[in-house]
Amino acid sequence: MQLGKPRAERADARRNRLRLLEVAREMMAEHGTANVTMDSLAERAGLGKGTVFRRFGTRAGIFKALLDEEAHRFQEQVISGPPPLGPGAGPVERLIAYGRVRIEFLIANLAVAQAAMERDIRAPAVEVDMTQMHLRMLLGQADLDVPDLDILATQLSAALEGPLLLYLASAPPVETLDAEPARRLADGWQTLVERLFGIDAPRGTEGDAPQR
Amino acid sequence: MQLGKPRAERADARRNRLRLLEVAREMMAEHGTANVTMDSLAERAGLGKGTVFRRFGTRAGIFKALLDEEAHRFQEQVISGPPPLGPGAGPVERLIAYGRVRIEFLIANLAVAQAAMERDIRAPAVEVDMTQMHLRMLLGQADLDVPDLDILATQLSAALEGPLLLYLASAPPVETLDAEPARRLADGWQTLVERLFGIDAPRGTEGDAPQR
DNA sequence: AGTCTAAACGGACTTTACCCCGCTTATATT
DNA sequence: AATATAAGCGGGGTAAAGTCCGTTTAGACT
Repeated sequence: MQLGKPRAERADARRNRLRLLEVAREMMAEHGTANVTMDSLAERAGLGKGTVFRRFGTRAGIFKALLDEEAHRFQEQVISGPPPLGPGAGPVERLIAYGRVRIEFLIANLAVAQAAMERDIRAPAVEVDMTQMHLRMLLGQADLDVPDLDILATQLSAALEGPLLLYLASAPPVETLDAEPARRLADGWQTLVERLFGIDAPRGTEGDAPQR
Repeated sequence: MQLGKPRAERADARRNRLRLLEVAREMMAEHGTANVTMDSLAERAGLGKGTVFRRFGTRAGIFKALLDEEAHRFQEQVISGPPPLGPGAGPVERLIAYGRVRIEFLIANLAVAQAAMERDIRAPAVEVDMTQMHLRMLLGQADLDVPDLDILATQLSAALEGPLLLYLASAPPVETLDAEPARRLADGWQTLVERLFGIDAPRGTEGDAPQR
């Protein structure tokens, strides 16, 4: 079948892509995601509108790209960082850790994450795939007596990301978010996972939760 | 603080609202949700575009309204129908039943549900409130040793609705969906809830699931 | 029946994402 | 260096959502 190599990104293309991301960040910093329109972005970057679309395909694509840059660091931690997030800890512990950090990450980048979903819900959206695959892997490692692990992974990833991206992100186009809902969500996630695995609330004795 | 009654809907307003919904249904039946544009809808209904927006506020609003009509029947079943969906059964049983029926409902109306979310994620979306509140209530009735029931309800409703509305609804703007994912999702939901409540899989004896 | 007013109506206007396609250019090959 | 060509570029064009505001009308009250 042999499909030839993707023929590396051309130098000008790369330059423009980076410039556009840079300018997008600037514009966001100034007036939030809302005012980053394709026209204004192109103009301010000194490029044609067509170029913007060629580079990112869609408006949401820009924010996805922005998010990916961040997500990449995070992903490295997960793959080869120290436990409990990285390998080394038990799967349940890693599940919990993953969720907590992911929630933190999403909250820190809420505006971008929202913008990355806006319009066309469909499409893998915000790195959901990554979460789903990782959960699936950890669920496989923990030996859980559940018939359909794929579905469970899907449901859990929805439980993890959904509240932030959908429910919690209501009303005004959120730009920032304080720490309390973050803690509630993270604790909720932990409880959910623990109960799923039949761990009955390590409450009281353990000095488990000053958590910050 | 007496805020006067909302001053019932005017006759012409009601007539036009119903007509628009009717026409929208027709157009959907012919070419799917995609071709229901505000302009064409208005024109075909013989009304001005302004009227359409006045009645529904936004494109998604039309589909929400369409969904509500259906959801209303469903809601009645939940509130005063026979168990296990309606009152009379235990809370865990009702949780499971609710999820199963809700999944069925969403799959049956997937295209509309998707359209009801498209653009501006924010806003309570697709009757999520109803699901969330109902789950919250049932969780309260089951005495579950969990600190934050609100969060749990949110997470569960995401786990219930999310997969359908987001992940599963990928690729081509879905118009219909076959029965298999429905069963997997429903079974997955049941398993999830059972494990949450520490019920260890009523497998084997019960004629519950030839599972394919 | 006549009057009044909040509500509804209509459609031109604005904004924005996204498409198209002729022109330009980086880069591999000779 | 010259050439070929796939990739990139630009910006005018289209479609669709959503806004505005002057005009019309239902229906309450007299």
